[in-house]
Amino acid sequence: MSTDLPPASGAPTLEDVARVAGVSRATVSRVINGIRNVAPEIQEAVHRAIAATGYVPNRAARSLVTRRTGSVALVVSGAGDAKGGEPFETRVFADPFFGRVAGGVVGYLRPRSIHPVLMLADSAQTRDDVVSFLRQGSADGALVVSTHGEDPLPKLLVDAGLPAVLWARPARPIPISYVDLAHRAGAALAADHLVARGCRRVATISGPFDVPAAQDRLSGFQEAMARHGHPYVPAVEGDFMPASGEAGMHRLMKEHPDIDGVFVANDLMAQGALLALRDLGRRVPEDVAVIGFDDSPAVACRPPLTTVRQPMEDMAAEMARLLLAHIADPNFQVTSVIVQPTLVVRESA
Amino acid sequence: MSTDLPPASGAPTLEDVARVAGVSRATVSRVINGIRNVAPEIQEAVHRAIAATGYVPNRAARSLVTRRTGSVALVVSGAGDAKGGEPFETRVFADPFFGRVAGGVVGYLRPRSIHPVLMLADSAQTRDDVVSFLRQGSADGALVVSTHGEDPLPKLLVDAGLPAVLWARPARPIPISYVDLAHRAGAALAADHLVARGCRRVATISGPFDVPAAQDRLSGFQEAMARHGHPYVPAVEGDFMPASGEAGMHRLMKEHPDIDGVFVANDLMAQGALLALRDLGRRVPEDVAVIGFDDSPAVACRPPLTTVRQPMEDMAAEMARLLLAHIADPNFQVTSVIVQPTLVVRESA
DNA sequence: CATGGGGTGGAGAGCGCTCTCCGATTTCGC
DNA sequence: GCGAAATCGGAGAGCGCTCTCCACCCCATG
Repeated sequence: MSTDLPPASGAPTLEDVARVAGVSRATVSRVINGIRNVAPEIQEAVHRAIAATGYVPNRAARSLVTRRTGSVALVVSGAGDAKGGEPFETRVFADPFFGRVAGGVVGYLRPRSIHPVLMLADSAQTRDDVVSFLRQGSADGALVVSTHGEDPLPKLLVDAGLPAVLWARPARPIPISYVDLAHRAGAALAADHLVARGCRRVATISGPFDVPAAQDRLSGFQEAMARHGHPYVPAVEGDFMPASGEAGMHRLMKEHPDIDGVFVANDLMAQGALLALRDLGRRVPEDVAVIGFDDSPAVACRPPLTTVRQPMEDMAAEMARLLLAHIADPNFQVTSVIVQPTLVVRESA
Repeated sequence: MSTDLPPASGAPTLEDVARVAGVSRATVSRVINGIRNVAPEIQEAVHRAIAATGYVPNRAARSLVTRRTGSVALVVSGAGDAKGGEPFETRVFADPFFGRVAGGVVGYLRPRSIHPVLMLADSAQTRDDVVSFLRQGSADGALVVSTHGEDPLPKLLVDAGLPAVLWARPARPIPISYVDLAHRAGAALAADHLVARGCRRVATISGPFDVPAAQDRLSGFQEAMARHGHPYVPAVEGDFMPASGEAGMHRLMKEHPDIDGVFVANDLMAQGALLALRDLGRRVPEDVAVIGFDDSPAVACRPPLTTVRQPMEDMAAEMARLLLAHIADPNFQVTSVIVQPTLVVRESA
């Protein structure tokens, strides 16, 4: 075998490998894709030829016929024209939340040789870009993380019949799979803990009201406190950023100086709240107990933060799993997975 | 015109559009790609046909003939078998550093309709995967961020003749374009500021010695201090994580209780150092002045951190720009861009 | 000894697009 | 008014791969 000339020019193709191995293109394709039986000695010869030529299959050509690309879009969708001066991409990636989701997705996809393509959708134009991207066959499906509940992208995807999985339940029900946390249960965990440790005057700093998760954490907390006999819980709205937690805490303490416990809707704001309490000379947890939400490893607090743990990496991996299922089987049942949070007790409460 | 049948089945193809518009495939291709002159009324007809059919060009087919994909790999390369228990993807994405780089890259690429594909290379296997990915024609080039100076990936890329641009100068010189910061100059800025504000006993917490940038910041700082008449600067090594900054600060203060100024090699560690100083009852900046490095917006400190600003987003955008240049012109000159840092004076020094 | 069937490899038809010729039509120069 | 140049659309050859036939060989069976 291996009679003749190495690849003519440019990258070696299947044809080249076939020639070197002394077999046909089809046979080489068979051994590469492991379909049907090929005599062992021929397989051997083909493998040698592949090694000899340094052959790598061309993705575009394969993709053209299989109608699969081996990549999925990882899209962060939100409003670009927000108040802040920073461009959307800067805000998105600065958020540890995104990092954890990306990490979870990559952790699941990587062993399966699927690659995520990063996309941002913050305007009608860019949302259409995402849809086009998928319709072009540039990716097999989309993993969508929306920063706001009213995001129109999920519906566009559903209408176009494209495989997609969402992070979190959409504001209005549409037939699409998603993975979400039991936010109310998490908030209740915090309420129970605060009450159990003896807090009598409890308040909360919530996330933006237009984010369903924030609403759920707020109302879940209020309901749980009501069950404990505290029908009124002072609440201020934050934006999930540290500065808003700080400002919110100041406002709360000014209006209700006797507060002895606070549930903050995420760790970033809790960090800000801690700073505010320190400035006000309140000890944590002796004077005021603080519970955060998320359990972000990146957020270092003083004292270490008691928080409701959201297993983001696992949830992200679950999204990826669902998406691959939808891609593999177009009739795969629309599914929603709700993950249960746990309370991580450290020192702040 | 528009005589007949809409697209046969499945997604409409060029052929379908051509039929509806009453022209040939080639003509439709021409108007889509804007090559050569096509009579205005025909262009008009083609556009109507495209709208009517809902045509979207197939990426794979186009890519097969143009040998371009319109995407680039964004690879984070480092050692997977590090001490820590966390998987590589978790550590990478938790780091605000990565987020800023990704933001800068996306900000530049997005308006140009190029999409970044996220890849992690933390073992020989995964490094080969990156090379294969590019050789397959799955991406037109690579943007590589290495967490360690001795990363073998850049050389693999160069040897394979693949377009690539690095974040930071490689440990040993290889012919590849990169974007880096003038670390020594940045460290000198910190030294000058510390001396100018009257610090007499200055120390530093450096990054890991196997990261060239950390070395440069350390030696740059030491040299600048020497110029100011302080030949000896106590130094401890950290790992760029907050906990190591905290531990390092404790060690420094124990061994040299009279320290009145510290230069910390990144903001995350500076945050830890600030915590340690507070625990030790030292006021910042009155007792000890602290200067960080990076100017990470995500790192909220008390007091606000004086730091050496590294314009990561701009640097990342520059990487992307260089990469596109290399892709467009294979003979594009290997280039290194060195960006000058600035000192951002806030309250900690 | 003829017939049938399972296992194996080859031939060849596309997948949807780009792009190079080429031919047809119009316009211009002398 | 005629040939040449300029303009513009079509035909068709691939790009590199997968996959469906189909031909073939070998062995078991009646």
